[in-house]
Amino acid sequence: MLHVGGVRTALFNWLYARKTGGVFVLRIEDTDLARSTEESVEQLKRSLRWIGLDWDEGPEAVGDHGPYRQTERFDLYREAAKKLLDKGSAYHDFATAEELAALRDAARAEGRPPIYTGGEYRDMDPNEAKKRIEAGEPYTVRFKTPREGQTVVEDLIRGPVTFENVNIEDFVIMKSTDTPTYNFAAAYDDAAMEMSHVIRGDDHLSNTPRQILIHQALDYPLPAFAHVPQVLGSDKKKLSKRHGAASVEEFADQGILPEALFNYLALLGAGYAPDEEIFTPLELAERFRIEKVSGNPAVFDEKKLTSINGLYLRRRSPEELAKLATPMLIESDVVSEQELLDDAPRLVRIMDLLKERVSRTTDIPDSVGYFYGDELEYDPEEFEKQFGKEFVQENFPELISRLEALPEWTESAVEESIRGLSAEKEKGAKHLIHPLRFATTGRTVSAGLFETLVLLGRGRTLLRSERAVQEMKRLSTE
RNA sequence: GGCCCCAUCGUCUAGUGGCCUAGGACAUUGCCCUCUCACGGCGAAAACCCGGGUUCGAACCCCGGUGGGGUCACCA
Repeated sequence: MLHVGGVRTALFNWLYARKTGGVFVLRIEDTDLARSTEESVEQLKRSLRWIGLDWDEGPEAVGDHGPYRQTERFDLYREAAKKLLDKGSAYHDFATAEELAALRDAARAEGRPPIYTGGEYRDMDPNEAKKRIEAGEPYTVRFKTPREGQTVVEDLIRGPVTFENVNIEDFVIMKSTDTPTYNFAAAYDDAAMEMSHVIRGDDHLSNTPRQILIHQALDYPLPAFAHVPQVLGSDKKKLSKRHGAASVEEFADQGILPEALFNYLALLGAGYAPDEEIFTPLELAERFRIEKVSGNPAVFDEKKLTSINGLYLRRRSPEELAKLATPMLIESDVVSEQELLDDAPRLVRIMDLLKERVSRTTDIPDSVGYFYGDELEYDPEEFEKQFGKEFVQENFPELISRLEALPEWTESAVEESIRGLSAEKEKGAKHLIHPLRFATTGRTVSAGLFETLVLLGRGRTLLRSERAVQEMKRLSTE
């Protein structure tokens, strides 16, 4: 599942690559065999494509730096680890998990930070280590972190961030399974894949000095780093499922358009001048400035997303919207596929009328519903409110017969008829419009009534109105 | 708790020492448009976390506090 924080980071990478004419590389970091699955990789790619982030190099796009899956690069990491071992920049560690845990607990109990420095193994005679390995003793390979000095991350967003080396433990680079840890594989690949820029979430900031140390020990050039802040929920905690939709797929399911999510996410914390905010991806890329990205975590505002989504919905042509709506309408059972097929242009006109009124595609079935089907359910309470009035009871039947007698069924004809009658009765037109709306749509809010009636068609209008009259009569005799 | 990051309206932000009486957008709200609801238009309310410096002058620079976040794995 691709988390919004994750997409935003990917998006910043994409924007930066497009802005600078660089290459956007998708690398699958799947060194944890237990966790990554084929399905999760597919899902990730699907999400990226959905929102419009195309990668120049990576799985299915090939390139000169492959393979792009870390599980296919294990030999490379082993070789690099050996190099480090030979140089004396790394060592074999035979401490067991239990021993390490005990050390950590002891340190915590004494209030010291639990920083492992290798104990007896850090400077063990390589021959002794070799003997132990040959005897079948399990081990990990750890990096020999310098005990003094500092490592500085030159962050494009935050400036220099200094870490004291004494605060960095001798971290594992090769697990006892002879596979690399994330920090090691990432650092190695950044060099091997000639990455010029590493733009990632700021939860990685504390990993970066370790990766820099690896680069230095391997004599590799350093990429430029930029750590973008997290995306938080409304309670200022890291965004998660508790906050509603958190993955790209969930947003799609909740009626969000990919271009709207793209636009919103790009705006979130990217430091764009706020004169305008609706931009195409390429316009966004052109204006993107990595050093303007805000250093403070941004709260995800679903309301604003919805608002931007509405803007994008209104920009889509009625034809596109009709196409979008079709499967939703069929699925939610408001209309049969056959009926839609029989009169496709009608749906286009309906969408044109309704698009100002929806802000998520999931709103569509509900607001389109009354245009199809014959029967309507009236809410009894609301019905009484609309049809309990004397004026309505006296004049509604007359209104229906005038509509029935209309020579043509157009907006202006319908409007004239309604306004004409109310003028004769010296009453505001709304006293007829509201009950007629309720009778024909079953609701108190809809698009403009005249357009609505024309699209509804004379047949449905009359049928429903007459039913309302019957209800009305029953009401008055009770 | 150690280390690290961050701090302008409720939210996203503009602001880079005088243009700030702090601007925009979403949300809230008043009015207009109007057959309802939206859309649209015009308004309103709403913020520089606190305390010290530096300076003729600080939202902008420095220090401290407070607050929020991240991270402390043979996970990425």
